[in-house]
Parts: sequence; C-alpha cells; structure tokens
Amino acid sequence: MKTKEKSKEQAAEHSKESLRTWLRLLSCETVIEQQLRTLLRQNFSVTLPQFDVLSELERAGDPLTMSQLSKELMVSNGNVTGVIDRLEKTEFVKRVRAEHDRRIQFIELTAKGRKEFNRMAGWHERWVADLLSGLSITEMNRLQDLLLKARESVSDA
Amino acid sequence: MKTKEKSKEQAAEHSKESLRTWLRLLSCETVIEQQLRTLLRQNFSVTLPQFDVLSELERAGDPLTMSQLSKELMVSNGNVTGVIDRLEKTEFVKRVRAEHDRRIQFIELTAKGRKEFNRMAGWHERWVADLLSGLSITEMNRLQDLLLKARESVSDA
DNA sequence: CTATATTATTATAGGTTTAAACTATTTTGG
DNA sequence: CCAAAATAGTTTAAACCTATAATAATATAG
Repeated sequence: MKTKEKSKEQAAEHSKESLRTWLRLLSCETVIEQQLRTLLRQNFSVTLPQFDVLSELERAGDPLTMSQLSKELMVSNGNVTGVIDRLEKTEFVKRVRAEHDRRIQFIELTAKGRKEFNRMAGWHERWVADLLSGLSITEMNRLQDLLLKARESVSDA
Repeated sequence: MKTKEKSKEQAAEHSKESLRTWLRLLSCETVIEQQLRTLLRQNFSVTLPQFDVLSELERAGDPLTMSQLSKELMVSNGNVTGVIDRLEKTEFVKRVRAEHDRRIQFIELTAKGRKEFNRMAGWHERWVADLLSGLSITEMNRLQDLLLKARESVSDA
C-alpha cells in the first residue's frame, strides 16, 4: 500500500475509530460528571452548574458580567440568567449594575459565597483525585495532550 | 527522593493533574456534544438524547425495555419516559406491553424510525470523523486506551 | 437623531435528576 | 393455598438545567 495516500480503507477505519473515541469520551465524561453531581448535591446542596459558576468567579478574582460567564462556561446567556437567579436566592452571589453601562450586570461573590465555595472546592479536588487515582501523573499528562489535540481538531473543523 | 514512596508532593501533584485532566475532558466533551446537537437539530429536527435512544435500539436489534434503555444510556428512568414520549409522538418508536409481564414496556423502532435513524447515523458518523480529523488513528487508539483506564478508575473508586 | 449593535431577560420546548406514587409480579408466612 | 409483604418496572411531580428565538433596554456610530 502506498504511503502518504489516504486510501478508502484508511478513511473508513479513521471514521470507525473516531466514532469509538467519541463514544468512549462521552461515557467517561458522563460517569465522572454524575459522581461529582451527586457528591456536591449530597454534601453541599449545590448543583454542578452552580458550582461551575462559583468556580469561574473565584478563578477570575473579579466580578464577571453575564456574557463573560456565558462565554467561559460555554452555555447560553439565557441559561446563565437562571443559574444566577438561584445563586442570588441563596445569597452566594449578587448582581451589581455597572455605572458606566447600565445594560451590564456584574456578578460578584458574596462573603458567604466565597467562603462556601472554598469549602466545596477542597472536597471537589479530593473527589476528582480519588476518581482518577487509577491513572499515573504521566498517563494524565498524555491524556491531557490528546484531549487538547482533540479539542483543537474540533475547533479547526 | 525515595522510589515507591508516595510523598506529599507527589500526592499534591497528582491531585492537581487530576483536576486539570477532568477540566480538559469536560471541555472537550462539551464542544463536541454541542456541535453534534446543533447538526442533528438543523438537519433532522431530532435532539441528541433522542438520537441516542434510536441508536441504542438499532444497535440492540431487538426491542428494549425502559429499564434497559435507562441503564445503557446511563440516564434516569424518569428521563427515558419523557424522551420516549416525544419519540412516540413523532412515531419513531412505539411502546408494546409484554405479554408475560405486564409491568414491562418494550420499546421498538417503527419502520419510519429505523429508516430515519439510518439516514441520520451516516451523517452522524461523518460529522464525528470530521470533528476528529486532526487525530491520527494511532492517537485515537491511545486516547481510547487512556479513557478506558480512566473510566475503570472511576468505577473502582 | 436615527440605525445598528450589545447586554440581559423572557418565553417556550426539551432534557435531567430525585423522590414518591402506582401497578404488576413474586415471595413469604400462616 | 392464600393474604400480606416485598420487589420490580414504569410513570409522575417538582426542581433545575439547557438551547433557541424573541424582546427590552442601553450604547454607539454615522
């Protein structure tokens, strides 16, 4: 078989392996997500999307707008509105209208929100480490590289 | 540093890499899922969960019960009820009560459902292959192995 | 000042989970 | 054997998440 030439057989095999890879990626993500969702709910009465918002706010260090949250978390803007509504109800965050542009809502962590999040984050990291304890650091680094390459492939496609 | 001894530094690094790995896995899964969801909706007016149900039914070859679908797709039983309700409304599947055990609902593809699914499945495979075209077959095999190992780690934890 | 773009919310439809309810079946104890 | 209890399969209810599309409010450009 000639090299550098993409035969039909190779294309078919690539296609088949792509599907297998995607299905495995999906199931792997699903089992981890469900574990974390359950642990967060049972231990802290918080949902995973809510945790993700708090995480993003803490990571940023500064208040973020609805649009920034929407972009960072890769969810729709209408979605963010609902999650923030509920986080505001539990007083983990608060909305603050920007002075210079009254369309903009800045979302900031309250003292309570920051304190609770830090408590959760410690456990969250332990849970993830525990779930992935069967992988060595080397394996995780290789996995990260391949996942990054996959994501870049998707972005280019 | 002594070998075979898990120092605190190693544990901390493992923990950090676990979190990075999980976040990368999550974002990778999310971007692919959103692409596929959009493509399915725009081209076939079907949702990703509905496609997954049809896929499972076609793969099985025989009708499946609600519980079997719930287990295979790793979603709750209440969830399956709703998705099947909608698939029944579009006449892609139908419910059939089992003779021998009248608690059981067998879900089977209709002729229309099977035909439409096969049309979708071809495109679905092409889309996935296109999204992952930046990875070689070798890379995908390595990725599959690592993902399998990760999922096993989660199951053991 | 008007047209356009940006930011956020609302409306609608669908997906998801957990807990509880409901029905059918099986098991158990008398 | 039969009634009660336990188990199994599915659905329902309530709460939340999610996307798209439409809308409202504000800002900016011409």
